[in-house]
Amino acid sequence: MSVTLKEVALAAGVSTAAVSKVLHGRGSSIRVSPERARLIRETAERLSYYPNALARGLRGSRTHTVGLIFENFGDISTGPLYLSQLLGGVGTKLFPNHYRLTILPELPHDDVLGAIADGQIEGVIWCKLARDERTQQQIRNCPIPIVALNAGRPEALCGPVYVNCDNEAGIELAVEHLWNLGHRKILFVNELQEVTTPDCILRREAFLDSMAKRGVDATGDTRVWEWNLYEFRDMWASGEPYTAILGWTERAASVILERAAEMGVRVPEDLSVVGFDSTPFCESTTPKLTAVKQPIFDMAQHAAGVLLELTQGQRPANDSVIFPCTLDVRDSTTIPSQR
Amino acid sequence: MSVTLKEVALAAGVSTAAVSKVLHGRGSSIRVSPERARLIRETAERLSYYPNALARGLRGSRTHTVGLIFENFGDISTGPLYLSQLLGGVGTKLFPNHYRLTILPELPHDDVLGAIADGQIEGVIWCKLARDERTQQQIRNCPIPIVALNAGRPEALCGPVYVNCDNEAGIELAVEHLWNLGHRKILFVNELQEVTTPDCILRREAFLDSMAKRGVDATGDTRVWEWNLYEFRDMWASGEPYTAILGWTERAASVILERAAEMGVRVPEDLSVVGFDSTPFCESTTPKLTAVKQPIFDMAQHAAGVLLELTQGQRPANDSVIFPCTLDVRDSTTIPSQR
DNA sequence: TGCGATTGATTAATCGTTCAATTGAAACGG
DNA sequence: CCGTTTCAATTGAACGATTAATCAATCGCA
Repeated sequence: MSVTLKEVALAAGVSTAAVSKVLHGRGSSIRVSPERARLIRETAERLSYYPNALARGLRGSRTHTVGLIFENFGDISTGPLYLSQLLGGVGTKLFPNHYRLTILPELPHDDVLGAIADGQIEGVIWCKLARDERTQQQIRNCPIPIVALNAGRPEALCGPVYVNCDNEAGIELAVEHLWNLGHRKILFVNELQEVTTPDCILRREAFLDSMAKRGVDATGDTRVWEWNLYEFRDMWASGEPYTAILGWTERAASVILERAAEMGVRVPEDLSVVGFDSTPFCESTTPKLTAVKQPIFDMAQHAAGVLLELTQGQRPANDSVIFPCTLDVRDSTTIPSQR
Repeated sequence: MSVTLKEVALAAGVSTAAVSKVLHGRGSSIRVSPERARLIRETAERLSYYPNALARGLRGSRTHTVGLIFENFGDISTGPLYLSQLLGGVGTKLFPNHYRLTILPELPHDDVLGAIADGQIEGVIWCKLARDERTQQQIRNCPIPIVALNAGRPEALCGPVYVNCDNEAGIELAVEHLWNLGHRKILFVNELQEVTTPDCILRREAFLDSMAKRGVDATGDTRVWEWNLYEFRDMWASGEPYTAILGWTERAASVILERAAEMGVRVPEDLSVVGFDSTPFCESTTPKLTAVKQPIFDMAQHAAGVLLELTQGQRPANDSVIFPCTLDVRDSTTIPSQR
């Protein structure tokens, strides 16, 4: 089907080694006469020869590809802007360096290493990398470098390079904002189902710490939320005097806005709401959502840069990096009122 | 570094052929006794062996990877929601079939074929595929199937399968909407610089046709817009009696909104604005943007499905598919007023 | 018993490159 | 004139898998 090196060599009447050297040889050891080199180049052009990356990769050179693991990739609810900013950041680093990005399909946990270690990718950016023992096991056996993005606190284990935002400081900003407005009874809303995503665990703990710092034991004030109207209605109807809700993502917070609207609960008059990961989407909610902002574009760009260094065999200058968060105050928060 | 088939064979005391057959053999020709098979499987597990995809691909089996060409990938201004919906659609088709998606870096036009034909990908989804002679040449030489997405009208050439929305009908919807409101002098805004993107050309022509159908020669009423304030100011100040602007993308229209705001031009009172490609972003502009909607998620999903069929060597049931458009009327259009 | 068919397993060629080792010839120095 | 160096070019062994071809042993059956 495709034209091979051998065919070019045959057509030009030279050895395959000569063709290989001329077309891809490292500068130093080119032992081919100029006229021969020209002939080879012309023949390759004429036959429209393109080198087979699989063969080159197999022989030991690079594949110029890095992988991306991103759970629930197709699920727009993850936050489409989060994803495109992440991809944009990764891309601006990879593409100018002639690297491609492969998005790995979601796999049963046992098969992940098989997909990573199959020789196709030189390294992997692993988003929301879990901390369970089985995953840790796989990471230890992984033959290529891993950069963990948005995967909790770095010091919990050695191995991958971690890139994240300062979740604790971000949550503290949100709590401080609410506290200063006068809120004392605040509900923290986790992800759906079990709480297993590292950043969700981290933000939850940070919330408890921030409240404890202010003398409040908020242990009972976190919820695994099922995103349905009944949960919200029960919570609201039970008369628990929450005046503010802090969602672990922008999406979590925006669903709360929807539920509140359905229940006729006014935001921010009756209830203040804060999200995490401020994107332009927060501008389009009603009311506009106050949210913590993490610099995901920069984080992703940095992660890609570190990964490239690692694939070159360099130890990166600084191991793991934590980016600062800021708070974008919009219209979903105000001083609490008595119900 | 990684464990190879050979090492597994050695450790188990069998031939490499036996290992290969047991671990990956097609159901029919497995000629290995059960106890041996078990031994082999156990050994592979114990040594944590993972097959090398490069070697397998080289030998002739599939790479289970398809490529995506998307110009200006890192440029968020392309419309981040357009991109994530596209990726979501492609992903939902590919991933359940255990295919991966590789995003190819932007390349000088001459090198594109080299990247496509290097054996790493089985097929490619080429967004905004250009129609110039050089690109056509490359396509003819391409050894793997191509599906063109958002790349103009199918019948212009044979070869790739085309997936697109009905640009003409979409533009007609927009023009009809404006016309019915009473607008007669409408400006169409193309992309930056030269007009080369196939869909932009198509939409421009559709605009001229829709106007001509209503007895208006709009030949002079299209602009290559440089997105700067001066252009808009000049247009506005020159007293050209445009009462409505139709942008070739959602982004083009939203920039017009920004310029209008900077100039103190009121939308929609002084000027009606319509965009193409209605996304949730259109909800966050001020005022909310009226726009034509193309079902990009479905289009992308279909494109991926067709590509998978093509890589299996099947001729897809229907060659090229055109998806219908709808119009999302929001707050940026109203009846024209006299200035 | 003898012969073909079947089963279980191995050998070796192959995919398209790269590159260390090798060859052959020309140039050079004494 | 011969041994050594330099240069140009080739040979052939990997890389890690797949698989057609081959082989040896066993089985079935007339």
